[in-house]
This record gives sequence, structure tokens and C-alpha cells, in this order.
Amino acid sequence: MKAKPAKEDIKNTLKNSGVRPTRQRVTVYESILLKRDHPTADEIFTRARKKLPSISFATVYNCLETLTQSSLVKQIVFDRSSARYCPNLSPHAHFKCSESGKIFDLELDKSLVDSIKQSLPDHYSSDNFELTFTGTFNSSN
Amino acid sequence: MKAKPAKEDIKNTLKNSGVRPTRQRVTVYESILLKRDHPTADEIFTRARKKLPSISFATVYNCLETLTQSSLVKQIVFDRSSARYCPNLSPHAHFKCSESGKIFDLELDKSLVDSIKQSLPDHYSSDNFELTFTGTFNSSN
DNA sequence: ATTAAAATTAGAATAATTCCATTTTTCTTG
DNA sequence: CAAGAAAAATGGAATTATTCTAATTTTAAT
Repeated sequence: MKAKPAKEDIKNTLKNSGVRPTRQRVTVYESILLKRDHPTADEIFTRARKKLPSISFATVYNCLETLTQSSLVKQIVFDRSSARYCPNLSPHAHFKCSESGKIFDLELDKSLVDSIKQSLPDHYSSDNFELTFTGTFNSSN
Repeated sequence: MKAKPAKEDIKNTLKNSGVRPTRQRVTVYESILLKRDHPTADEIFTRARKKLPSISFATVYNCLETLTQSSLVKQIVFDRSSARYCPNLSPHAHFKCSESGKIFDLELDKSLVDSIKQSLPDHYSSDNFELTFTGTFNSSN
């Protein structure tokens, strides 16, 4: 017996995080997972509409808020441009290529992740960090 | 002979970075340096007005853009709230206390800074990074 | 089936920032 | 020092992403 289609998995993921798997939420989450990019709310709205033409922009924002709150996606903000959303839950960094505007996930060694977490002085407590680079990505050379 | 007042220093700093030290720019930069906080454009505008009541909001934004471009200050963005400006040029991290809303600079060991810089895979080049934490700061205990 | 709670919706409102056209200031050159 | 050109500053309008609001629809629980 093959694995169920992604939609079922998505519903379960939502349920497991205590999020009611409404059609809109499933669609929004699916739209984020669709590609390995880091879509803006606007792009997510466009994708979601293809699956569920009646979905509204406000709902997309609501769903993104819910997904972010429940830690299923991460909101990432570069400069002051639109927020982007990332479904990669492993600790990783983000790299923005200032030429193409593309954003890449950069996996980080566990040892580095640990060092970063341990860099917090006494009295500071945090269970997450965001590490971002801006620069250029050059595949040819 | 004592050191000249800060204003002269500021002018020189600007000049050395190839930025024309206009009254507005000096005032804006001074306003950022005034406290060890991480003021928003709005707060900077308020401070600048005290010194130079004729300065406009647009100019504050222009100056901030110029200072950021010339790497004299760093723009830092948490979530989607107003950008904040930081004159601390050493590599460091930022910590936002979600209770008080305050932002703290966290100095980083040189070794950690190096590890972070070295974490970039081939083909990626960047000479800066931004590391941010969100959590709680608790001085009592 | 009924009710209450949660979610969705469209559109208005907001807030931060950017843009624009004009004026002022500064710099350069004669 | 005067004149012209370039850079910067200005006020206000415009933009953009996001949030809010009030009403409707859906869902879950009795």
C-alpha cells in the first residue's frame, strides 16, 4: 500500500500541531511546500487560488499567522521587503543573493548550531535564532 | 589638549566614509549614537528635531539610507515592525526580548564569528551576516 | 437540530516607507 | 567672488505590505 497523497500528510501534520486542518490552511501549507523557494504572502495567495479559487488574501494572512505560531513555518524577513515563508524546520541559515534576489537555505553543522545557541550570555533565553547572509551566489567558476 | 567634541569626530567619521557631513547627516548620526538603544526612524526623527527642528522625516530616511549604504550603521529588522538602526560596527548578534520589546547587542567570540563566516558553502560569498535571537531577558535570579 | 466557537471573507484602515517635484545648499570652475 | 552644476533637503502625496473590522459561513459539540 502506497503512502497517501501529500494532502493527507499535510492534514496530519496540522493536526499534530494542534491546528485544525481547514481546507484553506491545508491549501496554504501545500502552496508553501510546493517549491523549495521562499514565497511571499502574495505568491502564496496566487498559488493557493489555483487550488482553491475562493480563498481570500486575509485568509492567507490568517493561515500564515497560524502556521507561524504553531512553528510549522518560519517567517523570514530581509530588509524591509515582504515577509517570506519557509517550511524547513531544521535549524538552518538563509542566504539572499543580492543579484538574483533568490533566497537559499544553508544547512548548518550541528556543532555550529550548538555554538550559536551557547553564545547566549546568562539571563538571556531563546530557543531559536535566525542567521541571514546577503551576498552573491555564483554557480559558474 | 582634550579631544574635540563628538560633533567633530562625527564629521570626520562621515568624511572618512566618503559621506558629505551635512548638518542633517551629522545630526541623524548623532541621534543614533546618543543612546545605546536601537532606535526606529521615528525615534531618530524625534531626537534629531531637538537638535535641528527644521529637519524633515524624508531627510531622516535619506540619511539613514546613506549611513546604511556606507556601512556606518546597520539596519536591523525583527518581524515586520519598524526597522531599527545600530551603530555598533563590530560583528555581533541581536537579541529581542519579547516581553519588554528591548533589543540588546550580544558580542560574539571571534571564534564563533569565524565559524559562522566559514559556514558558507562554495559559490556563496558574503561579507556580513545578521544573527538574531528572540526570547526573554531576565535579570533577576 | 441548536448553539457556540472558530474560521473565513471583503473591504477599509493603518503604518512604515518611498517617491516626486521643488527648493536650498554646496561644490566647482572661471 | 559669481555662475552653473550637482547633491542634498524638503513637504506632501503615493505606495505597499499588512492588519483590522464587522459580517458571514463553517465546524464541532451538545
